Amino acid sequence: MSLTPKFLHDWSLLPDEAIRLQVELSKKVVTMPLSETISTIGGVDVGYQEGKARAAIALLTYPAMYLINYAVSETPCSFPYIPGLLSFREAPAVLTALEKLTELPDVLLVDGQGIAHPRRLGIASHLGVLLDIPTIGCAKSPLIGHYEALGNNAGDTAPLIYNDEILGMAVRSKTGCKPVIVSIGHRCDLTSAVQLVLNCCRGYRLPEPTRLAHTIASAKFPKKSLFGIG
DNA sequence: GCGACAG
DNA sequence: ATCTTGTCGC
Repeated sequence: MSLTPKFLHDWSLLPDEAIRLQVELSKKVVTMPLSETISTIGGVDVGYQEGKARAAIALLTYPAMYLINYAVSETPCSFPYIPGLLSFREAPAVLTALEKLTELPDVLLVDGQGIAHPRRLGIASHLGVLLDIPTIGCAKSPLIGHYEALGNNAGDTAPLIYNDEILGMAVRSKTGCKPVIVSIGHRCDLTSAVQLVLNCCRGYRLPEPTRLAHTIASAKFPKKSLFGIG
């Protein structure tokens, strides 16, 4: 399908220009409860091979977590990895992959930060604002902020604090494992975001959407038959 | 100036 | 992220 972004902008920017754009787009992030009628969710992740970025979108049913379909897109790495500017390196490939889907999922679960970001616009928020769809950030470690010790059981949480502000939640997605960092991407609130992430967990540290997207993005030969699709 | 720093 | 074997722990 052809995407119809609510906002369009160049991706080949200089770091300082990218930062200014983030400040502007962050003003468009909307906080609201997540819809109660979610039936599909898309996991987003990007892997690298030989100087190329491969974005993968895993489309699953919610809350069953059944893999329906997936799409991948490879693009040369143009922008370097700079903490705080990840979206300028990965988002272009993600958007191209999303275009290959027949329809957009009800919500996107992105491997990376939402508003738990220096300018409150991590890749999850960036994608959400551009497409104007609900998105949630679920990173494997924080970019900014800290959290106090939390319970060791799956489901335990601790707020991610940055200058007396709650930017996200450290969530124990699996007993005994390092917590994941959940934050608002766009059109959702922290409570519903955390709840949805936990509902997507199936015995692994990463929730199914992101876990499968990662497997697909880093597979040497992404073949649908290998994932029971097609 | 020094340390931290999503993927 | 990626390069990589064995190994510790639940």
